[in-house]
Amino acid sequence: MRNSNQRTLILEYLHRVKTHPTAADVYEEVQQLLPDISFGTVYRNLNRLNDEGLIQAFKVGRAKHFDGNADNHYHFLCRQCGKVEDIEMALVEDIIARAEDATDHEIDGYELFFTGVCQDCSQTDKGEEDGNK
Amino acid sequence: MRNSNQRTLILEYLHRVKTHPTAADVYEEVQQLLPDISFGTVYRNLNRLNDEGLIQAFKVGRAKHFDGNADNHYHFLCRQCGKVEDIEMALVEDIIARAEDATDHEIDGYELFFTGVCQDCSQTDKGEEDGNK
DNA sequence: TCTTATATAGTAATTATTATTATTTAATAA
DNA sequence: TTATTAAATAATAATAATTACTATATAAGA
Repeated sequence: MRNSNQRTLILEYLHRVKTHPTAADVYEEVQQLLPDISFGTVYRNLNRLNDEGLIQAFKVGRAKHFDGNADNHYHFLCRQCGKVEDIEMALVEDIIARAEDATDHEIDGYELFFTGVCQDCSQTDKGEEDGNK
Repeated sequence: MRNSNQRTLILEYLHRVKTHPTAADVYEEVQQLLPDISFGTVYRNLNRLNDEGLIQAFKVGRAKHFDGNADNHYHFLCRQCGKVEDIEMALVEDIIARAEDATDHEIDGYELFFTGVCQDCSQTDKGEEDGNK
């Protein structure tokens, strides 16, 4: 993998933020620094970085989201607003070993996604209910 | 939700198979029984059934896949051939409670996806290595 | 500095999914 | 059993996300 300014800026952006941007988000942001970067370049690099294990990717709703933190960690998805957040909790012990015991496949990773309603959304809901009283 | 022959056949198909078909797979299959069902109907019903909690849905690669088993269970995705399989193992205990302790959000579900190389693919790989000796 | 394989910008094409609309149908009540 | 009507359908158009293509530019080693 040869270096390019484009790829460097994309990776730096992902390292800088704690959100989980889509390709469109990354494009929009990096475009500020490099006005004539193209969408294809963003996609190509995101996929490349993911293949090389330097970042993570996952699908939510329609679009793929990217995470600059390549270490295994868990995510939370708000069913209401669609927001994705990291969950800072201890990894479940031995979970890969347990799964391997249950199958004949070679398992080397996993992805854990929690779903629910985030605090912002549940507060908004409460506020609206009160307002209707 | 009103009954329709289309929806019944879609749900029956999902209950019949242990695979995790995409909307296109479902369309192809149900079309055998109901030649002029339309793609839109398949999508609408799959999303509807998912909203009602009668089936599950998840994204893999580009497409959404559907699972006629609505009970929580874990999946395995082969990185090589893309196959998705159920993993029959005990659910991790208290995992939602543990996640809730780590955040301020209301968590009510989760999705656990294991990744690796399935037995078929790893055997094929081995076979090719031997052949190259 | 020269060479060359790799990356890029710009654009077109593809794929999965959703929206629209006129028509049909399931389920309820007369 | 038939009439009514809200919901579902087929057919089609539209959209959104992603990938493919190609001529040009560039990083990195000889």
